Amino acid sequence: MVVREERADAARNRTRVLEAAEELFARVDPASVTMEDIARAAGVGKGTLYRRYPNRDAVAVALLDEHERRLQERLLTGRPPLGPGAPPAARMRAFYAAMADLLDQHGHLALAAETGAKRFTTGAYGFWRAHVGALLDDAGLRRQRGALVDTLLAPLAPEVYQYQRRVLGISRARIVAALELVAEGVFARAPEAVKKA
Amino acid sequence: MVVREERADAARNRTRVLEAAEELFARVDPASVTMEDIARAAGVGKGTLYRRYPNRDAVAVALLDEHERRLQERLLTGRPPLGPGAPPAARMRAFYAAMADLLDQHGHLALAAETGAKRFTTGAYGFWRAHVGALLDDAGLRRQRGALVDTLLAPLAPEVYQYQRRVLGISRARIVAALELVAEGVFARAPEAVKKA
DNA sequence: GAATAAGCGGACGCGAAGTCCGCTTGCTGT
DNA sequence: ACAGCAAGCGGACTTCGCGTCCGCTTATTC
Repeated sequence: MVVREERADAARNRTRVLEAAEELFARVDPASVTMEDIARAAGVGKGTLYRRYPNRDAVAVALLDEHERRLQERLLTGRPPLGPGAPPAARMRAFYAAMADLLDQHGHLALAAETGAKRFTTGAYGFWRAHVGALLDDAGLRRQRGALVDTLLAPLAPEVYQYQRRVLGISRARIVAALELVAEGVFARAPEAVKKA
Repeated sequence: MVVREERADAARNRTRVLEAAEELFARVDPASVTMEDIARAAGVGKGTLYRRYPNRDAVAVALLDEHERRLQERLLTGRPPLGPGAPPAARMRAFYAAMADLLDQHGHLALAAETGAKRFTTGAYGFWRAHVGALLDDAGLRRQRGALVDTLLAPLAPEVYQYQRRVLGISRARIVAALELVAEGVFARAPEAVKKA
C-alpha cells in the first residue's frame, strides 16, 4: 500500500497513553498533571508521548473530542428540541442542558483542555458559537448577535461550572434551571420570535 | 514608636515594584510575565520581590485592588443607578456597564490576576457575588439565586471580555448592550419586581 | 557613632518543558 | 525465512521559572 498505516506498536502506545491519561485526569487535579506523569503512567518514554501530543492540553482535547463530536452530531441532525425543528428558545434550553451533561461527565477533561483563554482556540468553541448564533438568528435577535453569543456561552466555561458544582455544591439540575432562566429571558426579548411558523 | 513603620528603602522598593509591574503587564502579554521579569524591571532582587508578593498574581492583585475598591464603594454608597435607590434591573445594568469599564481600563491586570479558576478565590469575586445576589433578592428572584449569580457573572471573566474586544473586535458599547439585554431578560422574569416601590 | 534588626539580593536546588539522537522493532520485498 | 529500512521509541540533556536560603547592607534608634 502506498499510504502507510500506523505501526502496531504505535497504535498500542496510542491507546496506552489515552487510557492512562483519562485515568490520571479523573483521579488527580487535572491542572497538576504533567507530561512526565502521563508518560510514566502509560509506560512509554517522553519522546514517544511528545511525538503525538505537543502538550498536556492536546492529550485532553483528544479525549474530549469524541464526546464533543457526538453532541455536535445531535445538534445538527438529532431530534428536537436539541436538533432542528423546535423553536430557538427551546433549542437553546436543550443545548444548555446537554452541555451541562457534558461538563458533569467529562469535567475533568474539560478542565485539562479548555481552561482560561485556551477555551476559545482549542476544541469546539467555534462550533458552539456558530450554533448559538444560528439560534439567535432564528429568533430574530440580530442586534447584539456578535457579543451575545459569547455572553451566553460564558457560563459554560469549565471552571465556572466546576466552581458551582464542587465548591458551592449546587446540583446539576439547579445550574441548568438557572441557565434556562437566562435563555428564556433573552429569547423572550426577540421582536418576532413567533413569526417562525 | 511601638509599631514600626515601613523602612524608607522598603517603601521605595514597593513603589518601584508596583510601577514596574504595571508597566510590564500593560506592555507585554500578562500571562508571560515572570517574577524575575518584574524584579529585573524594578531593579530589585528576587528575594526582595518575594518578601512582599508570593507570586505574580499577588502583584497584579495589589495593582487591581485599588480600582476594584473604588467600584465597590460606588456600589455601596454611590448614586443610583449604580448605588442604592434604583430598581434592581437598572442597578444590574449599571453594574455591567461599570465592570466593562473596569475591564477595558485594567484588563491587562485582570488577565494577570484573575484568569481561570483563580478568579473565584483571588480578588473581589465574593463581593460581586454578594452584590448581584442582593439585586436578585430585591427583584424577588429567589428561585435560582445561588446558581444564577455565577451565571450572570460569567461573561465578566477577563478572558471572555478580552476575547470579545481583542480577538473578535467588538466594541465596549456592543458588549455592554449584550450584557444589558441579558440583565433585562432575567430581571423581567421577576414575579413581583414592581412590588418594590 | 555603635548596636540592632529589618530589609536586601543573588546563588542555588528543584521540577517540568521540550529536544535530540542512538537504538529497537515492525513491516516489506525477495 | 531473512535482510534492509525507516518509523517509532525512550531517556539523557538543556533550558527556564519557581521559590528558598542566608550572608551582607543599611535605615533607625539611643
